[in-house]
Amino acid sequence: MQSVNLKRLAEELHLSIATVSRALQDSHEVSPATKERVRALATALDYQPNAYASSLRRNQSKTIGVVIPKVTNHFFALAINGIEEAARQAGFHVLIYLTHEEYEREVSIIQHLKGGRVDGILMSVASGTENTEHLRSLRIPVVFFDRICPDISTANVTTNDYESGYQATAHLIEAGCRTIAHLLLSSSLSIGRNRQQGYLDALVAHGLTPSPGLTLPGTPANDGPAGQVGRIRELLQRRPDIDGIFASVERLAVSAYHVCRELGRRIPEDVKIVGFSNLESVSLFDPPLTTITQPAYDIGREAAKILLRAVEKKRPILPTQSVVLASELVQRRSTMP
Amino acid sequence: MQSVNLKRLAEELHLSIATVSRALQDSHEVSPATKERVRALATALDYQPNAYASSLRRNQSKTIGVVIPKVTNHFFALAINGIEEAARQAGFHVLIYLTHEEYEREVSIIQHLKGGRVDGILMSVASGTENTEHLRSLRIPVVFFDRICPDISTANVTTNDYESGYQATAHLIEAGCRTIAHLLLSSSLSIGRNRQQGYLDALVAHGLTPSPGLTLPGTPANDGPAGQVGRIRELLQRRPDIDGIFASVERLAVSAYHVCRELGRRIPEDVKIVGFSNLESVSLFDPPLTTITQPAYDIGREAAKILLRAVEKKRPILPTQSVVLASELVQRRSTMP
DNA sequence: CTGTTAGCGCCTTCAG
DNA sequence: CTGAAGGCGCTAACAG
Repeated sequence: MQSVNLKRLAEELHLSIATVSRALQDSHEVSPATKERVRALATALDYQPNAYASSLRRNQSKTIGVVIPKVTNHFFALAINGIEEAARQAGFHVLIYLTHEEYEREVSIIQHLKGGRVDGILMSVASGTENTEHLRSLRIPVVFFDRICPDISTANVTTNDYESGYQATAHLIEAGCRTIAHLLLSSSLSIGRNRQQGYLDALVAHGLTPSPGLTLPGTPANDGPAGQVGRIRELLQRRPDIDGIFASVERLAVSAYHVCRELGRRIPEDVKIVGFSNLESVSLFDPPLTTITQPAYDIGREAAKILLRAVEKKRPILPTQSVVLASELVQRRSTMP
Repeated sequence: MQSVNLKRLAEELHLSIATVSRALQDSHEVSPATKERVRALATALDYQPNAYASSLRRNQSKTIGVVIPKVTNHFFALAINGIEEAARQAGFHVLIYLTHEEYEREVSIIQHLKGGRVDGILMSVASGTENTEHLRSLRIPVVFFDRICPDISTANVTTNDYESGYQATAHLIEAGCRTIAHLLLSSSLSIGRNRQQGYLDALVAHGLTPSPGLTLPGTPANDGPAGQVGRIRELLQRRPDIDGIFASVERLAVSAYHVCRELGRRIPEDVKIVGFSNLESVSLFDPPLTTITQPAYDIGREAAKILLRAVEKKRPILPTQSVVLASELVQRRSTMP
């Protein structure tokens, strides 16, 4: 090994390793003159402390793990952006893991993470996750964002899913819709359940009767876009009276939009659609949908901040630190020719 | 520390640490019976080897670093997806760093990475990067993807930028355009230069004269979307004879599309647009643009594979391993009403 | 203010 | 086949 380490610096400076180490950490028990000498040589030799040695010694890695279903989803991409920003400011590093919505991968990832590679975990659970045993035995802090895990007592950062579902549905009713479908991502996810409840309550509050047949339940694991589109088409053909659609997920909103057009139903004249969306291009696309935009960047940043605070102070996370950030309902008109 | 480590296992089994270590690595110099006993207890106690200790000892971290400008860009999101897949298959972990197109951040990130935290680096340089000194002194393998760094002799994974630029321009000329603008991301990036050259050569080959005024040079660092739109508007107003636009970047293609509509120019009747795109939703959006789609996932995966091969064999990377993957030109018709 | 010492948890010779 | 010993690079006591 010819890399520069403390030993090398110490030898060249005729100092002890300990003194060099302290000088580089700006300890107050090293003379300014020595500090200067050490720093000068360190920069001259382009010294970089070995991260693994100090992690091993200090028993903390200055690294957090981010476990999400996928990164090719603008919500998660924005969230990572916020996470990375908060981590960088705190001098932390970010390891990324994708579950692809598969329970097995999630378990295996969490298992790996128990090796002390990270000081804390930020997570959005996979849609296939029902059993939470793998998360229970974690000895490092976890913060859930967006898709939380109600079984685990920790901080969560979410959007106002219930209220958004209610708002979206009320919006459709007030726009004159009477038969409103709900396209759900997954009924096992917290966000799905909450949005569904908001949808149901809004119907009842406005004197409409919820019908189970109008809620398209979540996709079975990795059904794929084709399957989703097929099921939406089937629903719209079975219920030609549908005049409003609340889509819990962006992809479903856009799919519904295309299926409607394919079936010759005009939007928004025949069918009105409200959907969640974080895709930047929707504002460019400008489809005649009303969108609910989640503050994805802030969710990521806030979740990271909470986690980092806990990690730095080596304190467990209080469930009371949970934060709910509000989504924004934006009504769009098509500006298409 | 009450965590389970080799010492703990050794004590409970009345074996030495060395034997336990060997057993867990399936060494052929441990009796099958002992191996079984060790493995049983290891799984019973949920033993996970400390990643930092073994990294320190083995002098490799089983981690690669990914340094990219941003993650909120479908191209990079897809690339990360491919990278993560290749890394996972090889048992590697993925650290992510975002430069936000800023040179200073890129330097600081690379500096951090010299601490041995990663075994190799995958990188797409920031648009602001001109000086490559920080990359020169790296002692670990690097593979560039998409936005390469010609000064550094290593493997690169790119798309056929020159050919794409040529093809796109030729496509417009063959569709009848005579005054074709080129909206460039950055003339200091390899991809920008190559696409620009393809654009110029296609014009000349078809008997048209390139005019410097028709190429909108790259944005000054972080100009922001507003500035971009303003400069596109200014260009289109100054040159009302423009009847074709080749956009080097997706965002610019969509911006151009909207500016044209704002100025009352019909697409594709008055102005035809060809643009790079990896945004999934463009296929949903279905705008009347012709798009060039890059195999982003494959680029990421291929780059990661090359890097991992070098890292695992502890061999330097041969520049000859570079790979060029082909983009696909897809012509779209608007299906809007 | 500086040096000596003792590990963090793991792997790898070298002995038996 | 198994055990003992040393050290990866760094930090944190404890001495002087």
